[in-house]
Amino acid sequence: MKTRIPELRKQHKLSQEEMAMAVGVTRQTITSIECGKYVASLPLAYKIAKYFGLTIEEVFDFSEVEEI
Amino acid sequence: MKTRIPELRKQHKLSQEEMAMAVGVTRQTITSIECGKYVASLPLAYKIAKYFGLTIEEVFDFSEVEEI
DNA sequence: GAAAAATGCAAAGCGAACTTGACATAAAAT
DNA sequence: ATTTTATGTCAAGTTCGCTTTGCATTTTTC
Repeated sequence: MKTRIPELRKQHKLSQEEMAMAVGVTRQTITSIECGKYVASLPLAYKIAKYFGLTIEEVFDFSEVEEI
Repeated sequence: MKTRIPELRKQHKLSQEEMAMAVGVTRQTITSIECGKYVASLPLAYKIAKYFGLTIEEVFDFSEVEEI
């Protein structure tokens, strides 16, 4: 799943490690999410969005989630 | 995690099974999420919110997610 | 150009999300 | 009252989110 995380991190001049600590996961988790290796859990998605003062929908790209 | 799913289902007069099929999971998944047995994945949370024309934040209660 | 910081990637392990199938009870309909 | 529909729950299995550790490569800084 695509996300705006790399873009938002760069805007805020944050490394993956700083951000990972801020939201309570390891750096590898952030790397894996940024590289599309897997999709964040709902609570983590919330923490990341909140960290940037955005909504989940503003950070994560759901355009490829099967439409109902 | 608390959700407004039971309330929204009742407003729309939907059974767990109808809703489960609509969002592409089994009835047990909806039951388990409603009963707090586990937390929906991010894509499923999105599908459920979209199904009711709401945002994820409007359907799921993040008040107990550890604040940053 | 060398040192330091940041990122990518791999493997093994644990617990969580979801499935299938099946049973029990509760609520609604006729 | 009996049938049907809706909900809760249990167990076993698969896949996925996340961790830990560790190494390789890229980017930054001095």
